[in-house]
Amino acid sequence: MLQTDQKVSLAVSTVVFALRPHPTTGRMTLWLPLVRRIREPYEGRWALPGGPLEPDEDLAASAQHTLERTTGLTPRYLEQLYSFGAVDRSSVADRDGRVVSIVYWALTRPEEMARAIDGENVEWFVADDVSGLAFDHDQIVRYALDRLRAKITYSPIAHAFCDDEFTLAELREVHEAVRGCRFDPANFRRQALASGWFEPTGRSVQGTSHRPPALYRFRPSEETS
Amino acid sequence: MLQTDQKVSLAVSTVVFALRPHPTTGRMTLWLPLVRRIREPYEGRWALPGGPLEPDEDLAASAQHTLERTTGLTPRYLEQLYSFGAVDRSSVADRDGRVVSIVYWALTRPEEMARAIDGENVEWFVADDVSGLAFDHDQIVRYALDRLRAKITYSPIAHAFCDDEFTLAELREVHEAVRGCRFDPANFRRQALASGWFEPTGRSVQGTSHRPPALYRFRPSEETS
DNA sequence: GCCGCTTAGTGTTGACCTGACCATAAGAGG
DNA sequence: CCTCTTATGGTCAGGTCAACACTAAGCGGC
Repeated sequence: MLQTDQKVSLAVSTVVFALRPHPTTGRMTLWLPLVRRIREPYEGRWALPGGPLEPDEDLAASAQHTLERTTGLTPRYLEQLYSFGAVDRSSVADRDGRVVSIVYWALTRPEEMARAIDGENVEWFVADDVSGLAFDHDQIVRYALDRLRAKITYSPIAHAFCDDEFTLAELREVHEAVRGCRFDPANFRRQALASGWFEPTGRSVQGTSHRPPALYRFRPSEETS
Repeated sequence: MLQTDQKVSLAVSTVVFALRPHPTTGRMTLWLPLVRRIREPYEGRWALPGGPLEPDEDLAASAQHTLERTTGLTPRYLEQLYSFGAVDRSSVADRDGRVVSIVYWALTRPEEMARAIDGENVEWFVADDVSGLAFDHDQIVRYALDRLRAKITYSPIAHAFCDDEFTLAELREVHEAVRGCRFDPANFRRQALASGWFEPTGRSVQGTSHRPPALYRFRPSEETS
């Protein structure tokens, strides 16, 4: 247990969002998975899934692998959120050394939620209601929510919550759940199509008790990276 | 030189922007300061100012102090940019251990440029022309430029390049330099004032050979953080 | 088959924003 | 007084957006 000088150590954590109906209101809402801490500091509290950065893994790969290992999730969208490194963030007075966290945020489809429940130590919570988390994770969740709500307005990420083919009504429901307000179906459709991010598949949904909605898919951008 | 296991170490670097006339065209352009590396890897190459994260400093404070120490600069605006941590970013085959950099970006006024030139090992370069930097710093500079050019369109950061009191023509010149295009003075004025970010000081500039322009100041936002 | 219900999708309209451009204001210098 | 310069205000055509009326196309009941 050779301890060098008070070195800073690096962890990678991820805020994963999925959409599910709210337990009381029934309206679509953002949920996120948390894992229970099984050691000090903050033993027994809920925290974001994460772990130390492995020396041979890139940052995003580390987020992905840690997430897979601790929650079983493999999200469709993953992006760096922010790095948190306040001196006292691990706990006000601790001698475990200082931890800097590079935090990612991710989006996943609701099917993943079922697969992810891993017994006692992983649980999903309504994103807007979480509080009392370990470390500064309350603040991180808030920050991730703000980023998601901002980014959905100018980028096509909403489709990461949907299946490969989706109706515009489904896409609109994602926006409504994330932004917390309703959108006019007609206007939403116009803007979604005008953005050029989506294209019709030619298929449509059968068996509805009304006019069958057309199916769309995300159109990968033309960028030649 | 007791080397523990292949631990990852943490550095903080900063991309600092200032505006100065372009050496050949004379048009206002973005510049940034670089420091020459005085050890391997990349000895002799230019690199972003930065240094290891001190265990008792917050991330932003570390950026600020390292910047002050290496270049003498104390920017007016400082914000986290991104964290870079590819496994091979230090150099493809090195045994100095892996370095993860948390990079900040900063804006400063042109007066600072004069104060900052520190002899041989600090020099300012035209931001769009830098290349051949150490590590992945070319890519980081590009990323910072993109962020600056995006953010200036929806936030009042342009004022960080100006004095405390400035004319709308000066503010417009900042936008033109950063975005690389011209703006109609009348339209720019309307939008700047409609944004609510700026307010007239009541004073104006005397001694111009034309109608004296009014002076404005940045109006700190009402947010009760 | 016809009616009523539901959601899909189209059209219209007025408020607002934007960019291009014209006009006037207010200084300096001849 | 005339000219030149930039500041600042006005106008107008085109585009975007939200509200809302309307048509399309499925279902089930009768």
